[in-house]
Amino acid sequence: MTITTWNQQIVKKKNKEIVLRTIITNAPISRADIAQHSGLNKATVSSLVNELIEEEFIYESGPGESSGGRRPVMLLFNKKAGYSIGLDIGVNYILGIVTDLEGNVVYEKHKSIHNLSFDEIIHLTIETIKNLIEHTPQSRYGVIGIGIGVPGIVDKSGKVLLAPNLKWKNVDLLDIIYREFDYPIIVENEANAGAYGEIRFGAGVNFHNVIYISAGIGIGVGIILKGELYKGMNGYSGESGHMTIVVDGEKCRCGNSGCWEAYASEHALLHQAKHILPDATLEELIKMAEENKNVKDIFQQIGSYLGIGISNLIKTFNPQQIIIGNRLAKAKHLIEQPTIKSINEHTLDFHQKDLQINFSKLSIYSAALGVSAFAIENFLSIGKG
Amino acid sequence: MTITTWNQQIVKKKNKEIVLRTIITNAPISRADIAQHSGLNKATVSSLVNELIEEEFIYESGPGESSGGRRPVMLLFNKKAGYSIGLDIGVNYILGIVTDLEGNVVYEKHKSIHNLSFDEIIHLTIETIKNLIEHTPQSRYGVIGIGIGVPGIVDKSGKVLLAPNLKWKNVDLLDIIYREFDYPIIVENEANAGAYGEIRFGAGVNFHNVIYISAGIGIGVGIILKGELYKGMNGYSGESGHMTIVVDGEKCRCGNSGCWEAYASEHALLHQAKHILPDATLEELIKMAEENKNVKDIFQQIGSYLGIGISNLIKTFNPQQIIIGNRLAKAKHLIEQPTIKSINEHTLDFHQKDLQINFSKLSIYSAALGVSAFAIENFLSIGKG
DNA sequence: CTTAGTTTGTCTACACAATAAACAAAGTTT
DNA sequence: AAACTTTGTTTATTGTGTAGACAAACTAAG
Repeated sequence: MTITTWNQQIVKKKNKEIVLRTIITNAPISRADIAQHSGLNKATVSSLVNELIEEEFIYESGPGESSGGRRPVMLLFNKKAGYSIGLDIGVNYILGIVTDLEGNVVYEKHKSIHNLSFDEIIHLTIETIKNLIEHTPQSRYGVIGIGIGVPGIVDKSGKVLLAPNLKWKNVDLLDIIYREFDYPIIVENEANAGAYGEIRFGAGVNFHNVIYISAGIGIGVGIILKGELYKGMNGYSGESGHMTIVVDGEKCRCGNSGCWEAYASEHALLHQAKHILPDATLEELIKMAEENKNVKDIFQQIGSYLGIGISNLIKTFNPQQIIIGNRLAKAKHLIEQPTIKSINEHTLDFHQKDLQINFSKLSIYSAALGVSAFAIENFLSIGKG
Repeated sequence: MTITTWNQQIVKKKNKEIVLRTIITNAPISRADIAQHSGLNKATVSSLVNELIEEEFIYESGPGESSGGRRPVMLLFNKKAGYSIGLDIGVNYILGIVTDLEGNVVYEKHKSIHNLSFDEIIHLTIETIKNLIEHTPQSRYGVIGIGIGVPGIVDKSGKVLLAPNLKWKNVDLLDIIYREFDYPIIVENEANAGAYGEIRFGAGVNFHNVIYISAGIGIGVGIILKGELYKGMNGYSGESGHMTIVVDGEKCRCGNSGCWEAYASEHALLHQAKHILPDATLEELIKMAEENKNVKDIFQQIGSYLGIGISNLIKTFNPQQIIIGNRLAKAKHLIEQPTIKSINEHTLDFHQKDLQINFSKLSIYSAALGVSAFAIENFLSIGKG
C-alpha cells in the first residue's frame, strides 16, 4: 500500500498541467504572460510550452500586440487535438454527441425510443457509438474517451445498480461497452453528469460549490464541491429526490412516503394534472398553462415544492449556486418565480447571500456534455507525458 | 493572482509530511519500514527523518525486534513537542482543555455559567485561556494554537454571525481573542468542531465520509468529506437542523415551520415533555424514562424523527458513517433503537450498505478536542520547515 | 565458533527539474 | 539613430529524489 509521494516527475507533470490550463482559460496568451500569471519561471514555462507544442496540445498563433517591446508569440489551445464522445441514455431517447476538447459539439445523433427491451437498448447504444466514432474527425489523439450518462444509481466501477425508469437492475454497463470499444469509458449518473456539464460549459462556469437539481420524472441531485464532483462512499450520493419533506405524506415510487420528488417532479406534475387532462405530456401542459389557470396553478405549486427541497439543500451545503436542469427546466417561465419565492421564504438570509439560482443553460445537452467533459478531463490530466 | 506551483521545496515539504504522518499512524516504526510503506527511497526517508529528529517532532526509542538481520531503530512521534488549546463555549458552560499533539487531554477547566452578559462571557473566556496557558507544560514549541468552538454560524474569517442560544450577533470572536493572545487562533462552529474531533480521536477514526449530527438544543451537522471538513461557500454549511421535514409543520425558532430540529432536538423533547413535567431538564427526563412509559415514548418519538432527518442526509451524501453526538447522545440507550429503526425504514438498501451508525465517543469533549485538533493540524502542516 | 546470508541505515554519484541571470531577438520611444 | 522595453532562450547553479554500493549489526546453519 504505497502512498502518492512527490518527486520531480510529478512536479513537472503538475506544472505542465498548470501551464496548459492557464492557456485553456486565458488563450490567446504569451509565454511571458503565463509566467507572470502562474508564478513559474520564464524558462520553465518556455520549456513546458515547447513540450506541449510538440505534443500538439497547443500551437503558436502568430505575434500579438506589443506592449512597448518585442511582440509576444500568442499561444492557443488545440481543441482539435482529440475528440470525446458523450451519450445520454434517457427513458425515451438516446442522445449521442462528439465534442472537441473545448466541449463544442461537432456531431450529434438523437434517437427517440419507446418500449425497447434491455437488449435492444444496449444494441442501439453500441450502434450509436459506432456511428459517432465514424463521424469523429481525424486528429492527433483520435477518440480520447467515451462517457455515458444513465438515469439511475451507478457505483464507482460503472455498474448501474438501479435505474427504475429504464427498469434496469445490476447492469454492468461499463463492462458491456468496454467489450465493444477499447477506449477509456466512464459511466455516470445523469444528475452528476448534468452538474458537471453545467459547471464546465453552462450556467456554472467559474462556480465552485454548485448543487445541480435534475428535475425530470424523478429528481436527482449532482453535487459539485470545490470544483469537483462529490460522489459519496460508493457513488450513490445525490438521491435527495427521496428526502422526506412531508412525514407520512404522499406515497412515492420508492416505497416511502413524503419524498420531495413526490411533490416537485415531472411525475408529480403529471399526476396532479391527471384530473384535468389524463395522459398529458409535460410539453402539452406547458402549452396549456398559457390559457388554463388551473394548469398554471399546478406548475406554481410544483415550483413552490421544488423551492422547499432546494432550500433544504442550501441549508446543508451553503452552495454558491443552484442550477435547475433536466425536463422541468423547460417550464422555466412557469416555475421560476414560485420556486425563487419559496426559496426566499424558507431560507435564512445568510444562506441567500452571494447565492445564485439559475436554470440550466445547456438544455438537453447537459448530461451528454457532462460525461464528455469527464472523458476530456481524464485525458488532459493523465494523457500528458 | 499567482497559483500554487510546484517546485522542489514543496516536494520536500510534502514528503516530510508523509514521513511524519506515517510515523504518527504506525509508530513505533523503523526508517526501512517507512520507506517501504510510503514508497520513498531509503535515503530520502533517512534524510527527512533526521531533520524531523532535529526539529524534535520525532525521536528514536531504541532498537526493535530483528526480522533476521540488523535490528531496526524504532521511531516515535514526539507528542510533547507542543500543546494545543481547545475551548468549547456552550450555552451554560465553558469547557477548556490543553492537549498534547496526539489529542490527549493534559489539563482541563470546566465552568458552568448562567445568564452571563456578553462581556462577562468574553472575560471568562479570556481568563480561561490564560489559565490554560499557565497550565501548559514546557515544550519545544509551546502553545501551538488556540481553537474555539461556538454554537452558531461562523464565517470563514472567524466571525460569529449568529448564535441564537448565546444571543450573539456579528461577534468577531477571532479578532477579540487575537488581541489578547498572539497565537494562531481558529474559531469554528460547534458541530464542525465535534465532527472533526470524532474523526480524529473518536468514533470516526479511519472514516473518510462522515456526517456528524450535533443534537443539542438545536441540531447542527458537521460534514466530513474525503477526510476534510466541508464548510460551504461562506462557512455556513450544516444548518440542516432547519431543513423542512414536514411542510407547514411545527413552528420553529428560526421563523419557518416543519424544521427537523422542531421534531428531533432537545428543545423538541423538552417541549413535548412539558405537559408531563414542566421545566424538566434532559438529564431528569432520562432518569424518569426508566419508569415512566410516557416519557420513554417521547424519547422514542424523538429518535424516530431523528432518523428521518438522518435518512435525508444519507440519501444526499451516501456517507460511510453517521455519528450522533452532543447532548442527546446522553440518551443513547433510549433513542438508539428507534433512530436506527427509523433510518432502516426510510433509507434504501444501497445507502445502508457499508454504512455505520454510531454515537459520539468523546462525550462532552467532541467539540473542544475538535478545535484543538484543527490547531494541531494547522501546526503540523505549516509548522514544519 | 565460523561462515554465509539478511536487514538496516548511510554514503556517494547521478539524474532531473526549477531558477536566476545573462543574453539575443524584436519591437517601441525619443 | 540611440536608448529603452519586452519576449523568449541559453547557461550555470541549486536543490531535490534515486539507485546502488557499502558498512554495521544481526540471524541461522553447519
